Amino acid sequence: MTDYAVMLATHLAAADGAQPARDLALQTQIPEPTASKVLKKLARAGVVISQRGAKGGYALARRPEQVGIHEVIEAIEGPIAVTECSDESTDSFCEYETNCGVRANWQRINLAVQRALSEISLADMAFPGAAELVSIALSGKDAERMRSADTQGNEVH
Amino acid sequence: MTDYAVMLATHLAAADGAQPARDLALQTQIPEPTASKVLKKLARAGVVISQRGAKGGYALARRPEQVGIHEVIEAIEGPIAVTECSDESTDSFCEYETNCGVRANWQRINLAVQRALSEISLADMAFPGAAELVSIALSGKDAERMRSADTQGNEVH
DNA sequence: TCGATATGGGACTGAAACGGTCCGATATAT
DNA sequence: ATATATCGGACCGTTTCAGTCCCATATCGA
Repeated sequence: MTDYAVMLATHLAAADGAQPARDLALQTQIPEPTASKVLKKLARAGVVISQRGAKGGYALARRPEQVGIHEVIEAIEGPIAVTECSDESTDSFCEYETNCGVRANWQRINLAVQRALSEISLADMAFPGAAELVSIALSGKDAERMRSADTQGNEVH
Repeated sequence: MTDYAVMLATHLAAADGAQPARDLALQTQIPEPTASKVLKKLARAGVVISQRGAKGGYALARRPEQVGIHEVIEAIEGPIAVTECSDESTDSFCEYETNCGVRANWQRINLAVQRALSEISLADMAFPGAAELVSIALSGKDAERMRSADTQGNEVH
């Protein structure tokens, strides 16, 4: 799952050199075959590089601060964009009724999510202490409470 | 699916008063029972209010600009947060190895996504013309190209 | 050169979730 | 009070997804 990918990538970011899939699986307590599968996808997406053979393993393709979280997520789930209404053929109903601009707005939603995700790199995940980022004090646990404060203008970045 | 919810909510935002599920289904070309199902979830989540009986139907619970997209999405998919590693029991491995702060960082990811989604209201979806929002010219179709431009500081909202 | 080790790709299985359909309960209008 | 039209929840087929296993390939060390 995507969670696994983030965990593995984070551990990989904290590690020095290449790490075998087995070690990473142990560290993250992820079932070994599943971890391997996830790492393969990450490798195919270019997030990590693989070294086959003895003393092989996986290593981050770039420096941790150069790898955005969205890359990890997209490596697993494919493109983050979820356009459904835009099919060039079924947009007929969009015209006669309140010419809903869902298509362009979906794009905007996806873009907003992508931008939010791009703000966070693997370095931020692996070394949270070095975060010069968000000033929002994540005091407790409920992110629900946060939702009521989203009208304020504090920016993430 | 979530797309349906967004469409229905958007059409509802553009409509005046309460709309029967059947009419909304016709307008959006969504199978009627499915549309009804989606509307039920939206009603339970408090996004829309339901009026039973003859001449009943669904209406937006608040004004379109007061309803964030994330509410619609969460109404269908449940909480947007996806914390998996935080189980109070399995966080042992997080300590001995590079005390990974995945938990807090996942919260930050979720928060970032929520904030990004909160920036967009149903009013923005229903009346895209009134958008004083993004200056990004969504020229074509590929949101892929956009990803390379996310380092710029232009804000959504 | 040979063997040990570790990734890569694919096929297979089981389960959870999704889309979709149905009928019962309830409220409104006549 | 009755009829009508709606919401509400339970049910089912299908599909996707997480997870597992096997074999081919590539590299390092003896």
